[in-house]
Amino acid sequence: MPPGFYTQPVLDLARALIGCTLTIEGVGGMIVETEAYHAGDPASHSHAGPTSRNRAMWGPAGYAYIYRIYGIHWCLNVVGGDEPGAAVLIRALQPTHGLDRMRARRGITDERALCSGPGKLCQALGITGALDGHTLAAAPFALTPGEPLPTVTGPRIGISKAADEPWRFGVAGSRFLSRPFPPPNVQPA
DNA sequence: CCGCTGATAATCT
DNA sequence: GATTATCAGCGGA
Repeated sequence: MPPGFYTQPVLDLARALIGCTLTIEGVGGMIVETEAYHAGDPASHSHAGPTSRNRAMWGPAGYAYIYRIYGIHWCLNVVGGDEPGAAVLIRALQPTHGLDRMRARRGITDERALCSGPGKLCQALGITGALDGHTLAAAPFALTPGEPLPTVTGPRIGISKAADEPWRFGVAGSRFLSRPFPPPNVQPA
């Protein structure tokens, strides 16, 4: 990724990650949906300061913060932003690499459902807590830039605090989102 | 298409 | 002891 990419303000980073391609051991796709979280944000895991779980959020930008949610699923974040304790949740991918591998891990064949949610994409890519705190700049991860795309914004999903903040970003009109965005709010690339 | 519900356990208070 | 950045399956329109 370009110099300074991960240390731009976290809202800019969340939007900049849209269209980039993320793979793990060659399996993955184009990022089509993200959400931003930061230390001053009541909905963020980092809001109450460093803990054993959110340790990676206070570490260097460009690393992974991975946690388990509801005791069942894994969620992947890209640590970054211009101040400590911020990260971008990767919510959905458009599958492009290793479709067969994803189908085997997910136990389904529907391409649209392989990575259309934060827990789904971690299952499809084989992401677990073993990769928490790992850099995104080296194997098994690969994160590469993409073409700028028109984006949409809206409130984040599944939270109860700061629920009105429009800190969710997505590719306009994508069929691979975890859920549709409230219309109409397309923004140019 | 939409909304509801149970599963399931780490984390934090 | 309550909460949780979720998902699959179900039933109904």
